[in-house]
Order: sequence, then C-alpha cells, then structure tokens
Amino acid sequence: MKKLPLKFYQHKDVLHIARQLLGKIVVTNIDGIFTSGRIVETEAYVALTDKASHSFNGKRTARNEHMYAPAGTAYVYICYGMHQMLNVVTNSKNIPDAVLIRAVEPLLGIDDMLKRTGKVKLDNTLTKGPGNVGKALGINKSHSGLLLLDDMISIYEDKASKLSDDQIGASKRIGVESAGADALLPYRFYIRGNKYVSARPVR
DNA sequence: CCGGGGATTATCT
DNA sequence: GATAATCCCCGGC
Repeated sequence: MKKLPLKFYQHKDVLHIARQLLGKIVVTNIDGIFTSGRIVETEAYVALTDKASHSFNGKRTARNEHMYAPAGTAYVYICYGMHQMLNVVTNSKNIPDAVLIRAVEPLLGIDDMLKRTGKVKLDNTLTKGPGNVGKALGINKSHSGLLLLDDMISIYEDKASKLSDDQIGASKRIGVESAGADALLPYRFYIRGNKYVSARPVR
C-alpha cells in the first residue's frame, strides 16, 4: 500500500474527494500504537458557501485555522465538548474545503481500539460515527494541522478495494439542521450495506 | 426497531 | 450564557 499523494487532496471538487475517500485506509501511529480502519462514510464541507461549515462565509477562528491550511492537512476539532472529529483538508491553501471522516471499518489494532474506547468486544459501535472514529484511532485536537503524509495520521490507497458507483450511496448530512437549506444538500457519502455506516440513508 | 433526553465542555458571542 | 459536524441509554412498541 502507498499513501495518497498530495495531488489526491488538491482536487478542486471536495464532493469528488469525499466519494473517493471511501474504501481508503486511515492509519494512526500514536504513542507507538498502530491502528487502522477502512473509510466507509464521509461528509463534504464546501468552502465559504456552505452554512454547515465552520468556515462559512470565510469565518476564521483559532479552532478552524487549519481548514485554511494546504490540501492534505488534518483538521481535528472537539464537538459537544468531548468528541474528537477528524477531517481531511482539501483544495488549496486558504480555500477551506474539508471532508469529515464519519465512520471506518476496523482493521489493525482492534485490541488497542477496544482499550481506547473502553469497550469489551468488537461490534459495529467501535468505529461507527465520527466521535467513535476519533476515539478508537487515538486522535485528538493536538493532531490538528498534521500533514497526512506524515506518520502520525496517514491515509493509504487500497488497490484491492475499488468501489463501483452502485456501491456508493449519498444523503443529506447528519446533525447540521441549523444550516437551513444547506442541511439538505446530498453531501454525505457511504458504502452501501456496510455495518459501520453511522445511520440509515434518508430517503 | 425507534424516538427522546441527558451527558459534557470547548468555543464563540 | 448558549450552542454544538455526537453518543449512549432507556423506555415503548
């Protein structure tokens, strides 16, 4: 396996990247512990025009600063005071497009992921939903700003698992009701039938 | 299986 | 002081 190149993240269409990230492998190497998972659900946040994005209308604060970093940077923030949310920054420097990693299918280091989450046995709740992804992979806010080509958090291409269009579903995003009309945009992507996907597709 | 509500605190106004 | 890109548990069917 090889890491996704910067060029992958520099694509101008964040929706395209959100779809292409499905099936890719996230690997973390944190405090000497390797864990990994296959991405099965993502959401795109579109620079400037998207009311659901932290960077809507060019908003820029200490929290979302890394959304303005170059493509291929990790943006990690805390949600509801406790959940560490992993995002991939795309497009180019100062264009705050990002993709939220909403769910993965656990691969390596399942025992360590169980320890981190305090769970006793593997089931679909281990890495279902963005808060659980961050917790299981050992990701926290201090990792925001790291380049995904470094070794702490990286994403690999898995040539063995190419997805066809009919394996990919789309829906409105989750938990962004306050974004008004933008909450209805079909910016959420998932692998159909995968049990780690965080919610049922909305019709 | 599904919906409601509490937990918990960084962040922004 | 209010809100939040969530999660878990509980009760009802």
